[in-house]
Amino acid sequence: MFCHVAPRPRNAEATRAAILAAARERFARESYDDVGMRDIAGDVGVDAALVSRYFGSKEDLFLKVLDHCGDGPDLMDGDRATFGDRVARQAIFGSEHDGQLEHLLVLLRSIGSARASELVRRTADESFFGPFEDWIGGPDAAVRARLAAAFIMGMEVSREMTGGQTLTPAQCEAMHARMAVILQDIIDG
Amino acid sequence: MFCHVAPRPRNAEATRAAILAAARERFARESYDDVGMRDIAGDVGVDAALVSRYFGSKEDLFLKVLDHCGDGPDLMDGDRATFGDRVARQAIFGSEHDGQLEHLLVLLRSIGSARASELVRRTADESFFGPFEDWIGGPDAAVRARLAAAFIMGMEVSREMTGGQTLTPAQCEAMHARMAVILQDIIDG
DNA sequence: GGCGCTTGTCGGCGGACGATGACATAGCCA
DNA sequence: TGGCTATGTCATCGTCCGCCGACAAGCGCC
Repeated sequence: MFCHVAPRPRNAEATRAAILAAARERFARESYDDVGMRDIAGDVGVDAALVSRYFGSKEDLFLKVLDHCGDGPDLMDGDRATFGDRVARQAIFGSEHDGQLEHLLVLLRSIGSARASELVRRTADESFFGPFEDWIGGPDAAVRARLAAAFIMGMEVSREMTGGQTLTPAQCEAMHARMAVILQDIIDG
Repeated sequence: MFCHVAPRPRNAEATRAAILAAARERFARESYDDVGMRDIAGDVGVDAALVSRYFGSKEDLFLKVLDHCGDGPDLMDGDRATFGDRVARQAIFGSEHDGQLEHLLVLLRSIGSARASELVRRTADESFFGPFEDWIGGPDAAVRARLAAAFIMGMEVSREMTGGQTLTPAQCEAMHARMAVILQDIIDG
C-alpha cells in the first residue's frame, strides 16, 4: 500500500486561492489567536512557510480575508420582507456550512485578539457596515445597521457561550419568533 | 533618591484577593489568551509564580473569576422600569470603570479562546443566565434573558469593532433611544 | 539533455507563554 | 535572640508560535 496523497499540482494561483479560502474558513470558526499558520497550511496540504511567503505575515493574510469575505452568500441576499425570520433562524440555529453570516463571524471572532481587532477596526466600516447601511436605507440607516448587526452578533455569541443550546426546541422557536420581529422592525425603520 | 515602591505587606489573603480583582479586571477588558499571568501579577506588584501558586493554573484562576464576578455592581441593580435606558447607555457609550456590565464582558471576551469558551460554557448558565432569568421573570423568561443578553453583548462587540464610535453623537443618541425601547420591551415581555 | 525560474519543503531561530522547584526573606513565637 | 513557617522571588524548563533563509523538486526553453 503506497500511502500517497494526491500531490497538489504546481499552480501558484490555485494554491494561493486555496490558502485564502482555508484561512477564511478558519478565521470564521476560531479566533485570530487560535488559528495558526500551520493549521491553515495543513488544511490546504502545504507547508506553513508557503503561507508566509504568499501573504507576507499573518496580519496581511487576515486583512486579505477581510477584503475577500464579501464573496459568497451573505445576509443581504434574499427577500427583504423575510429578513428578520431568515437571519434570526441562522443566528439562533446556526448555519452549518452555508456561511451567509460568515462575514460577520470573521469580524466577531476578532474581538479578543488585540491585534486582530485593531485590523478589523480599520476595515469593518467599509467592508461591512457601509454596504449594510446602503442596503437598509431610510432614515437613521447607519444606526439601524449597527443595531441589527449587534443583535445578530450577540446572538451568535450567546449561542456559542451556552454551547449549542441549553434551551428546549420550543424555547428556541419562541426566541426565533421574537428575534425575527425585532430584527424586521429594525430593518423596516 | 531611593526609588522604593511601598512593599506589599506580607498578607496572603489580601494578596490573593488583589490578584483575583486584577484578574477580573483584565479578563473583562482583554481576551483570555491576551491576558498573561505576568500581566496580572504585574498589576498587583507580585511575581507571576505567585499567581500560579495561589490559583493553580490559569484556567483555575479564570474559573475563580467567573465564580466571583457576581460581586460588585451588575446590570440587575437599579430600577426595573429604566432598565432599557440604563443598560443601553452603558452598552453604547461604555461604562468606563464602573463595571455594571463587567460580568457580561468577561463572558464576552472568552469567545475566541477555545479553552476559555469551554470553561464558560460550563458556568455561564448558573452564574449569569440563571439569576438573570429569575430577575426577569414572567413567561419565556429564559428566552427573554437570552435575547436581552445577546443584544447587550452584541452592542459591546459592535462598539469595540468600530473602535469607540464612528457615529456622530446625535446618531449615538438615536441608537440609544431605539435600543432602550427594544431592551425594555424584551424585559417587560 | 542541461539550464533556470517557479513552486514548495525543511530545519531552525528568537520570543512569548504557563508552569515548576529551589531559594530568599519577613514576621511571629519561644 | 534565634529559629521556623508562611510568603514571595528567581531562574529555568518545555512548548508553541510566527517567521526566515537555505535547500529540493517540478517544468518550460534553448
